Amino acid sequence: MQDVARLAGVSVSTVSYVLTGVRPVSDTTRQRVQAAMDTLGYQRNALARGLASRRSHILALLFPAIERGLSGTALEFVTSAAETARRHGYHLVLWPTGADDEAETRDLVRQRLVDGVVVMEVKLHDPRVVELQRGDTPFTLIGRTADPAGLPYADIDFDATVRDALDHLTGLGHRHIGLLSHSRGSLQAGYGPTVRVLAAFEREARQRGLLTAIRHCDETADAGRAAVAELFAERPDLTALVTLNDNATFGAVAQIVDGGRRIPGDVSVLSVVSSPQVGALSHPRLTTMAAPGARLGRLGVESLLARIEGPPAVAATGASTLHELIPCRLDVGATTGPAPTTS
Amino acid sequence: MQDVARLAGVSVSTVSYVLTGVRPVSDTTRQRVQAAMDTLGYQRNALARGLASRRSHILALLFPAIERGLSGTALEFVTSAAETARRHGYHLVLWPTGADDEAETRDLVRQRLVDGVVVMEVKLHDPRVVELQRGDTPFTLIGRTADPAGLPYADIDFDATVRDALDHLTGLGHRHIGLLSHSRGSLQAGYGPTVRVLAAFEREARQRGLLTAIRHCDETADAGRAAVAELFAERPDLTALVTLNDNATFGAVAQIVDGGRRIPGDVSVLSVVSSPQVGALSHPRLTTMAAPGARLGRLGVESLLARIEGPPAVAATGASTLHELIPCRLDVGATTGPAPTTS
DNA sequence: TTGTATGCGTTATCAG
DNA sequence: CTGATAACGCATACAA
Repeated sequence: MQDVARLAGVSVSTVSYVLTGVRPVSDTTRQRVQAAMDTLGYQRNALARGLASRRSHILALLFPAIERGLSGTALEFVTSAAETARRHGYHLVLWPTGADDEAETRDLVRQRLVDGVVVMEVKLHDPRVVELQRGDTPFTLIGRTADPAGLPYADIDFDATVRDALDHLTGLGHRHIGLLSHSRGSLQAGYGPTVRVLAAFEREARQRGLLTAIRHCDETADAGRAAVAELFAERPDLTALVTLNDNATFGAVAQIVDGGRRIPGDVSVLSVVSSPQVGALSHPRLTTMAAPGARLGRLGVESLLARIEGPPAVAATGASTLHELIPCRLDVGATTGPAPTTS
Repeated sequence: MQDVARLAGVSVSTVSYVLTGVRPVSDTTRQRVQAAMDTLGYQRNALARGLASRRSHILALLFPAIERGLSGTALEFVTSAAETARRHGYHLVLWPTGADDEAETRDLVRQRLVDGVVVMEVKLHDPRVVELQRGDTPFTLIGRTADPAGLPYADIDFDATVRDALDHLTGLGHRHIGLLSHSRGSLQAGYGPTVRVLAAFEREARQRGLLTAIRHCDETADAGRAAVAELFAERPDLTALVTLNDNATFGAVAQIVDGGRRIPGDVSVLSVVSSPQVGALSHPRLTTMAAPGARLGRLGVESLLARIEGPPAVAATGASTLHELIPCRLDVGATTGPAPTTS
């Protein structure tokens, strides 16, 4: 910066001010400074800037390492978050949290390296969120805790998603509908999608008077096969299956076919919180409801930036706190069709 | 840090020295300082530390945004890289590079925010690499340029992978083998996997006197179907297919079956640079060769750290420059079997 | 073995 | 509209 100042014949503070723009600078000097910066290829030192301004322009993305192997939509989310951050002049650091989520979260914010935190894969009772609430670092959740009233979050609208899914199926005449969900472990761990889809499914099915059967299973095709076998053993009259588990879905489809049932002639399959790309891997192409990964990534980062850069009042009062619920979008493939006439 | 020093009854520099360990501190004072840090929950300010020491403890991960939609192994790679960095006390910032790779790379290193750069999805002639060579920021490549002699890289050993793939197939008696690759565009863009697998396949096939047919296609199941149809139109006597394109592979399998051929009775399918997890989505389960995503992530970061923290001689001479090639690992599924006897 | 003092490259306050 | 200059929080050379 000194070099730039010298070359432009001004003081360092003037250079700083043309960069920050917080105080008026005459056009002529501004141009001289700009020219000097261009010829020198000058870029502000990010560390010094952060130290002096108490703003690092770095955000952290907290995500649980390894568990459930992070799906494809997770990658879409991460990419979208990184791009959004960058578009606003911010960096995004990836912060895998392991077993001891709480301590790791605390250490992260105390380093004062990041201006804000985006928390992925939030659980109903998430120690990371508890820890963040204690500190003064702004954060937003992707997903929600059990009681997210005062917290800014963006999440999938599981209620609407399940409603839309059942609308699609009942519209085709189905009345006996199964649910193939994530593992029972994820349910007990308070993993949002598992818990909320289950609750919504049970509620909606009751309201509509549907007959249902529910199975939880691990994230593998083999587990999906086994679960579906049990499902049809329990309720052979199922004509449709809603799945919440990409890997298991493929096993489920195979098992249904192997069991002598035709898709969608005898059984319809609808994979929710998935994506058309994944659906296209199946043959026939799966009917899916796409998780809004990219949209959540963008929303999460933008609302976080609003809290960081907005007037202090916003951060303090929590006014305009983001509460965004986005449903999955239905993409009708070839695995859902009219219910068989039971005549 | 002042608070810690006051509480421990020492000077700030002493606190700093117990943290850095670059000069001996008596056991008693060290313990007093430790105790003070514990009770205060002290963590060093990352920005100040970086500014003073000229070391940010931050690495950048350069990856091309959106193109090819980043596969599942890419996520495995990113996660592994982030975890490795963290285990060594480093942060990893995600840096999506768009159209203007070169300028973005230059701006990044000039900010002096990062101590080193990991470059993903390196192309044969990669402007990002050219730019990095001009600067003095250490970097490692995941993938390689056309002439990577002096550059540190970790990459898939495509030669060995293709060799192992053909060994597996010829061992089963196959002599007529097709290749379903990435898009022609990726070939022209100099995308490493596309270029190197193609070269290895042609060379190995010639050496073994195999009859081949080759198709490039986009990363969709539909494109895979179309390409396979052409493949068999051109050479109906194919008994095996090597695929380098996860999405297209699923279309390929469907097309083969629809075409009245049985897998693996009539045609064997082997998906390379893939993963058993993806293979398990297919029914019957695909024989795959797994890309070493996690291993590459770890290697890339660790070799970068060696250059950053190692003696200056290492960085200067390029001694012990990483040149690591890792083959994909064969996982035999149910889509490869003995070649049909042509009697 | 420990303390003092300077500098890292900006931002921001205080003058002019 | 512009220029000095004191923080920012730590690392490190220099003293003791």
